[in-house]
Amino acid sequence: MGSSAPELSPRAREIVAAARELLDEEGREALSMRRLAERLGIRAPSIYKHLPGKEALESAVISDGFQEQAAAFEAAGGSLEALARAYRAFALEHPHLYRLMTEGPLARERLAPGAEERAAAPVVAATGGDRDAARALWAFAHGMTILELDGRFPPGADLDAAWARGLRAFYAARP
Amino acid sequence: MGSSAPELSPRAREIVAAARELLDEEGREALSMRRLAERLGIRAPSIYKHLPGKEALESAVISDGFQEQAAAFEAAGGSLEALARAYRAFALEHPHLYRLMTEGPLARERLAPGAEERAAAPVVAATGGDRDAARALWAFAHGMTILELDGRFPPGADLDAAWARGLRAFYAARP
DNA sequence: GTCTATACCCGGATAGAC
DNA sequence: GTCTATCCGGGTATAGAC
Repeated sequence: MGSSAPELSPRAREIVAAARELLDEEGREALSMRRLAERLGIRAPSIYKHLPGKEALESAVISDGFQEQAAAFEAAGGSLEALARAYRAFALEHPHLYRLMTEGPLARERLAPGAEERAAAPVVAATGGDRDAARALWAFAHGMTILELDGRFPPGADLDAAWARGLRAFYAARP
Repeated sequence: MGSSAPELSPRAREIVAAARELLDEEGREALSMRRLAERLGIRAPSIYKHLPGKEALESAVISDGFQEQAAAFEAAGGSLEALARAYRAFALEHPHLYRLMTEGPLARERLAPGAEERAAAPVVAATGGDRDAARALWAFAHGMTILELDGRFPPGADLDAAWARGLRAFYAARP
């Protein structure tokens, strides 16, 4: 039984918004309860009156991130190229958020219901409902994105070309 | 100029080996200087007489990991399927090591020279030297692997089928 | 209901004694 | 080569002031 995410009070929403700003501006390591409290003008333990702990805080930020990502996907249109461009652009615009959303296990019980599914739906749609293809495509897109964010590709690598090569592969192998 | 990785003393190699065991058995969070020292029967500060810090320790473990991975790839033969199977198998056998090797930026200056390149070479070879294809294939393989390790796919997902679907895509799109 | 101070345990790391 | 003592920063539980 997942005791799914409780509603957030207005004050909690303010705290989550501040956490998102802190994350965007200074990265995941800067997102500590003490630094967040400092930004809010309060002390760290006070945050626990509004949110049960750091995991709940992160889950709230992640839920918001999925909603944003879903909106970006939906605005991009249904083509494979447009979706891929939107995927990469979202991650490059919010690299710290993208990492928080994708690194490590996901505490699904704590997420806003439906947020993850809404972000995933356009990927499934782009593969014509083929779930194996959707998973492979998602893996390709995430791999390209996280390796780029982490600086894993060689300095001169033409990532546009690698993206195109991968997408071409998925087109060509359509049943 | 990267002050490339210094030679490790025999005692340092013992410490690195213990770190690898600790990582394999209990995961990345358990790999602390104190826990490692405990396993070695000494105090944490003593480790700093042999290795300059935790980053150097991790880099040494990662270098060993690349060598092991390269050996596994070379033993698998040159086909795309065999390489993919070896890639996935290595990660599933050593999930904590795989995460350490692939998550976040890589301190290349600290790595054993050539270790990363040796592990990458079979992937390039499998795509006939096409570097764009090699990068796309690597991204696909890493994406599939890390999403599986992190439990991101739905419970019933047929990952063998998704792997096959992705690999088929790369075959079909060969120029 | 909101925030505070205090305290505990964990982590990496350093200085200096033996 | 190893120790002890110590510092700083993290998450967080508790108790209490307003």
